[in-house]
Amino acid sequence: MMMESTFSNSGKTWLRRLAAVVSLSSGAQAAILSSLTQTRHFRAREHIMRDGTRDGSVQVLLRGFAYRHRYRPDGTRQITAFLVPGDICDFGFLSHSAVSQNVIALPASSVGQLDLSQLAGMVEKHPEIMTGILRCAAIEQSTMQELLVSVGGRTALHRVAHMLCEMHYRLSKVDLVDAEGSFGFPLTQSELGDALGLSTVHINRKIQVLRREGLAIWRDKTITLPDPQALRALCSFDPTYLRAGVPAH
Amino acid sequence: MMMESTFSNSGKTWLRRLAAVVSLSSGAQAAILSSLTQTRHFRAREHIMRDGTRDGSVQVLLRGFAYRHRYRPDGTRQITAFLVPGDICDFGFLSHSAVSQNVIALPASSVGQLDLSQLAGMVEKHPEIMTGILRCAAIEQSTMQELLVSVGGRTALHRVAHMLCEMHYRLSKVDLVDAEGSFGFPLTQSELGDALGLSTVHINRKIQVLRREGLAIWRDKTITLPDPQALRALCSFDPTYLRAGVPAH
DNA sequence: GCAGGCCCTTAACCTATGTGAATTCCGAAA
DNA sequence: TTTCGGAATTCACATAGGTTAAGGGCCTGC
Repeated sequence: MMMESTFSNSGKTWLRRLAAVVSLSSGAQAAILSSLTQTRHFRAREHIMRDGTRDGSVQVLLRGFAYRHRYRPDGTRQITAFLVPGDICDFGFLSHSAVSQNVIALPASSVGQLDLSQLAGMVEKHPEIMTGILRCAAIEQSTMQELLVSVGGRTALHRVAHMLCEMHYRLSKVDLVDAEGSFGFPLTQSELGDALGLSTVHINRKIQVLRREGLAIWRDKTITLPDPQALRALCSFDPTYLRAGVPAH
Repeated sequence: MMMESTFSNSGKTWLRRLAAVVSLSSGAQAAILSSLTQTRHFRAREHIMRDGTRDGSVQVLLRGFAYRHRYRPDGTRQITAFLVPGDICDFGFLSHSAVSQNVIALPASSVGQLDLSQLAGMVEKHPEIMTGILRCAAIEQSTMQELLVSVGGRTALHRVAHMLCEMHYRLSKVDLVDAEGSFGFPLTQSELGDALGLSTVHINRKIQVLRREGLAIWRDKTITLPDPQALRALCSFDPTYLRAGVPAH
């Protein structure tokens, strides 16, 4: 993990996220833009955050891709969330409690950092910022709930399709989906299985089905959805849960 | 649903919960005790909160038992959380966003209510109260994660056992487990299945196993764990996740 | 250029869990 | 007391998905 103090303009990534969930005064926008004074860089598969650590700052994923997971006593694990640029790595700072999960960078990733004292100052001047952060937390929660809904009762095919739709949706919101409907998806099939509660082999089987149907192509860490609407229809994907009741504005 | 304005002393239930996660000044304690000015009563199976509603107040379950759930497009549903006295019904108020799930009372239940403006006043005078609420939210999140861990990869027997251990633990913290290790558990086997991602029939099979092994007896809406330690050992139950990194104090 | 290792893919086989349906149990309503 | 309906239980059977194993592609280090 490397560290730098560049005054990067990557604050834009976070600003875009917050602006999407709450109205921000221009002062608040400026504060957010210049808030992530430190940036940490992680190599592929490196821990961004470790179970049991106390989280003394806000960490925002700026570039790359990451996931959270928790181990089972038998050594297997459950991935509980995927993080895309703009996402906060862990909300433990809200309650000054320890993080109870691991956060892992998937490809090389960058994480912006913000001290809690700094945050307190920003929030005092611009209370909307806290509302935005809390809304991000609510969306996170809602996303995890939907994963539970998937794992608890959708068929394997629907689980996979639903997750692809979700990633497509989330990544499109941060301009990471190109015109052909392709986006980088640096996961391994086994990792996707760890998220969806399916074995690697079975993930593969269902990916083949989607490929044969012309609904999804996964090659070279890249996924292409030739017909997103058809894929959404297949699994009844409804992105409402990703907005968590936050009105458009 | 009935309503009253009694100045009930049920604030104690909430105080106990908050005191368990954060240090409270005596002023804060007094404020909490007298905060839940309105109490609503629900009959069995009545909605406490409905999907899509905007949540204009804090709702604390004071008596009874409840659960949250979300429907699947095919009409089945996933129960995402069980609520015991002291739990906040929905944390949507934190971000002024709509609740995205249904909350249902199981047996007759009482819910204390607190306006957001009131809350704001309390928090301004006693900021620990907000910390406590946020810690409750973190514990909730952690509990849901653990459910995902169960559903995503534990065997049916372990899922059932783990949930019984969790309820035993949580209910014991609010003095709802008696000396013999019995506690009220007003669920139907089918409802437990909706939470654990298992069919009614299979829940029943595993309950039989636990009964035969002398690890759990479920009769008349009451569960008895004759040997909680043995049950915990069976499923490697570790209540750490229910404390969400909050240090004992 | 070669060896090792990870990942994807496929196949054969197995089992945990679902489904459908019948039976019993039990509490609440009449 | 009788009736009724939901819940628990049990059985027979069906299947989605897991497991194990093997081969191939590809990258990386040597």
